[in-house]
Amino acid sequence: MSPTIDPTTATALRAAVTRLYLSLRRNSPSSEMTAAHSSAIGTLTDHGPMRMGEFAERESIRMPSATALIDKLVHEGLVQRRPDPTDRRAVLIELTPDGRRTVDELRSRRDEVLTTALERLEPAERTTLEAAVPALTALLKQLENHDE
Amino acid sequence: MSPTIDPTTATALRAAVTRLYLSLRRNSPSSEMTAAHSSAIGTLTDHGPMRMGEFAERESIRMPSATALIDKLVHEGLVQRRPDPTDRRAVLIELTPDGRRTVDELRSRRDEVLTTALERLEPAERTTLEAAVPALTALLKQLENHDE
DNA sequence: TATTGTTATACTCTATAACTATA
DNA sequence: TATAGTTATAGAGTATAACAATA
Repeated sequence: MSPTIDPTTATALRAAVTRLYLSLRRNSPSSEMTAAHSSAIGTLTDHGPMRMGEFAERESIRMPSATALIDKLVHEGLVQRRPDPTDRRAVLIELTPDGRRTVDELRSRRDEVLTTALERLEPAERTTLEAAVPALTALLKQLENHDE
Repeated sequence: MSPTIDPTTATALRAAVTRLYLSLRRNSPSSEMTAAHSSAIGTLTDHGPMRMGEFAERESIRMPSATALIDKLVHEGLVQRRPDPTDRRAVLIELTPDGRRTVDELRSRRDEVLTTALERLEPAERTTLEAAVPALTALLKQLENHDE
């Protein structure tokens, strides 16, 4: 009844997650959109208008990198800056309607690939995966506590 | 009994895998080693001496990028080139003893973080995750068939 | 001719350091 | 002074195009 983990589980789980992630990225027809760009507009979708500093932190990049990245997205018409009414040093960045549309398309295309793959599994495997999602989320939470 | 998938499963699974992967990367003390470098020596460990072209394909990069990457690892003493005895145009690349040692250290440190996180889960969650590994692998296989 | 690998060059994403404007 | 953001500049990792050596 010890909490000891078979090290093989950690190794196998890491390998599976890593390869799944890379494969999902490869299979995501996010053509005409780099990884940094699609991650950025995804973050802006999920966490609403935010300041440049918060955006940089969420994307795990530095402010100058964030400025440059946002500049490009603004140039593509997907993102807009506006002044923060509470602090004239700051800017708020947010998606344009075009940006929102792009995120929606991107996500539905990605999930399509994954849904097709899920449909090709054995029913028992699908059930196992559905059951695993909360456990994966719990594991993630443990890892992120360790971040701090 | 239809094979229809709740689209929420695909979305939730993708989110979980993506965030887990990113978190694992952040928590991997692969300091003094870039992601490209550690991936490269991992591939060389798992699939033995190989030609430059095979290496490029496994890493999903082009040959000139592979040449540059291997050049750096050779310079760091982790990898060595030798002529392919069966084809004088080709080279075989392989880990040096130093490279093998580096991979071993890297992997054990990475798994340490994940093992600790797993130990902090509820026993039922751990069991669920252990059970999910084969299903994740099966899912990966489906995705990779779709690659072709 | 076709294939394996390298060299030359350029683009994207990231960083640190120095600067501007505002708090 | 301290903070929010930008500009200047550099390094890592990738690509395409053109080349050399060998099959």
